[in-house]
Amino acid sequence: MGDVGVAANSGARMTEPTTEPTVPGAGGVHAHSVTLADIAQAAGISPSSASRALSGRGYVSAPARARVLAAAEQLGYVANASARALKQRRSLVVGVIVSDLGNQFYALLAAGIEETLRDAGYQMVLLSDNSEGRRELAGARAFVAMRAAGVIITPVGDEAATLLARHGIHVVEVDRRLARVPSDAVVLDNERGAVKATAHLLAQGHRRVGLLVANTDWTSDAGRLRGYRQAHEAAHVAVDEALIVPIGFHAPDAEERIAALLDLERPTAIFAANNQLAEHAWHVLRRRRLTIGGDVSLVGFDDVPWMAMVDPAITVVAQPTMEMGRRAARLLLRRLHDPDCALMTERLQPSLVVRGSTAPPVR
Amino acid sequence: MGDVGVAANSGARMTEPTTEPTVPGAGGVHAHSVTLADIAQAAGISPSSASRALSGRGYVSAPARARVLAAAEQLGYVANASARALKQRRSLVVGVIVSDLGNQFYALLAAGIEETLRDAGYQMVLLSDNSEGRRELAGARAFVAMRAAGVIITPVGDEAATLLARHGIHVVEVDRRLARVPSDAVVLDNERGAVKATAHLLAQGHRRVGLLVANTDWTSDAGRLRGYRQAHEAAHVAVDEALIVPIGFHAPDAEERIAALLDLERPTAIFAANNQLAEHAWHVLRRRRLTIGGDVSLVGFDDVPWMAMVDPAITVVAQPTMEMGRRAARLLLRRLHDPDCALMTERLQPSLVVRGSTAPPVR
DNA sequence: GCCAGGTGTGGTTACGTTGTCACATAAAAT
DNA sequence: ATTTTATGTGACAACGTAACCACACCTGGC
Repeated sequence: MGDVGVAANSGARMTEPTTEPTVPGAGGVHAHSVTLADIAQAAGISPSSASRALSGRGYVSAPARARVLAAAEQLGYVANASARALKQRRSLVVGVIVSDLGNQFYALLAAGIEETLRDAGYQMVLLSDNSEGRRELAGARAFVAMRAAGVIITPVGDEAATLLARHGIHVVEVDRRLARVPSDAVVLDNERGAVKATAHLLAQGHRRVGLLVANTDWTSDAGRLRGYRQAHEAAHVAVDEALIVPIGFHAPDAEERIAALLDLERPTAIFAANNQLAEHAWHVLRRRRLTIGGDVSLVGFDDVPWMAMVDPAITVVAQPTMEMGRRAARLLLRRLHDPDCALMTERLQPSLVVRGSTAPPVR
Repeated sequence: MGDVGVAANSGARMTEPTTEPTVPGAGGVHAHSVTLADIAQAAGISPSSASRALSGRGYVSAPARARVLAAAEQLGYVANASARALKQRRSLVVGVIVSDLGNQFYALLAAGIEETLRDAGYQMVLLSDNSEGRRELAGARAFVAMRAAGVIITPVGDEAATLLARHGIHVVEVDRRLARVPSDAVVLDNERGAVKATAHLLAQGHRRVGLLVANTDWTSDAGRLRGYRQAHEAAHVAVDEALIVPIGFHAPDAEERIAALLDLERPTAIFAANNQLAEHAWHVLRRRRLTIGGDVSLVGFDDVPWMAMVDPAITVVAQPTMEMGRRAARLLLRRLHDPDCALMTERLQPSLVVRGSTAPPVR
């Protein structure tokens, strides 16, 4: 608190003597952690009975239970989860792998999952795989090692799910489906979302709509591409393939590719099929001093806060991100409760939020 | 993949028969998971030797080791982390508790922590406590149960750290310090950041600078408040206490309180001491049709993407959020490696990013 | 009076792993 | 030839918990 000593430049570190008080009350640090046998002894009863008293399974007399609970409280007993998991052959941890925790989409997904799991008494072990199959697989292996009750994943490849399935660990896929083994899933109706966005632009009179889409083989991006085509077909507008720009995850040349689209293909509107690409497109348009919703209309996918705050605000296909996380967790909990229940895929509907970034093309 | 059946309204779910192929290759699901004894038997050797072969500790002949590795590969053996943790009395999980995973600040913190821990072979168990001491304590208890190697926490109260310390679990605090037990920490020089922001406004001629600050007893907010006062003192400007508005975390009336500040106290500038409050302030100013950087200047704390994208862009005290997460993890790893090393507090320096939202007051 | 069934208790075992120890054998030094 | 040292190996115990079993004591019903 009363610390001064302003450190040097940015990121400077400093050591502090920290003469803080040692732990108050309580009788110091335990050499060995308190075990069931300890409280059994303190309560004058066998470990077996103490176990029953604490778990509530089996018979224990009221006074004995009271003594055990008192002793546990007194000694600060907390059951060893490793021992319990080993003995019961089941753990209360659920593994979660997302692509990029720094992206708000995945962070919200994780938040929804965590909230639901916590309420059900499970813990979330969270990994971020940076969309690398190698890391995803390493994560899956770690979850096998900890005999996770289940795993929720925004998949990058199919090996992780296969590995997990082989070890009898239930998998729920979110946002996209890649597994080649049976698994539950929560996805968005991407095709429908893309239809809404594209049809909206076509209805406004746009005839050259650029599509920025991730260059993955994921069902999410494939669906958005399908929707883009489908809307064109429905409107009897031919798709110029040159307007479709696949851009890799974290591609360094993303903005150049977008600039090239503007230079060479002159779209009057752009549909950016994820929040990253929308951000890139926005920056490129700004830098070019092209008016958004004037020179070029822009539609994003996945409503993140800045889209409603910029001027003009961005028309967007909104998805219930956190709810998708919650549902994925619920789907997993359901399967843990009844391993043989029918496989289920929840497909949520996105909604088009029309804002100022879309308007009929200028002539 | 080839799924149709567009569901009803938003959030409709549907069941799918899912006639996907069963797990390819591999010989079906194991009834019981493969154990060390299994591969020892397959390799024609004792479990003891198999353990040595896999761990690399102790003597094993080259051919024996090869047989063991082959058998492990063949049977898909993955060591049971619970059993290992139980025997070795140490686990490779690190508990992390943040206030709100939905807030980009905490998400980035978690991302930095996870990245560093993963590279060091540890797993992150992540909890979001919604700034509730009760949940924080419950989380700490869970981490004690799993005998976590350490815990990194953006603290809400001091009980969690005390509990963890009592069980010999190392704690690293991030963003703010609340623990009453010795612990390492990574914090920002909040006072300095607030001085920079406030001095910037005062230098532009503002004399009535409103301060929006969280109403916590956290060192982070206290530091920002101190910096606000200190800058005034240095500029020989008296602080009007009515301009200081403490607003609770997730307070429903946040925007009304801000509106009241504008109505009653007429500040010419506002310093919003966290990203949430900056967002609220921005919305209120917009709704009032007050020009930002004209009628009212605005400075935020914690640079999140929208601040650079709105027009005018928001002047902000930027902090190296992800780096703070990385450093916290490194601090913990350092202590795990050497439990007796000196306590350390890293204090990082924020930087003022001047943008269009601040300008001299109109006369 | 007996047996049936509910109630209460503690001993024993097993979960899967690793560390310790005892014991071999082979190679090198006395 | 005998001690030392290095190399291999497997039996055994233990980590902390919970399931299972055996046993004891009650109560009430015939």
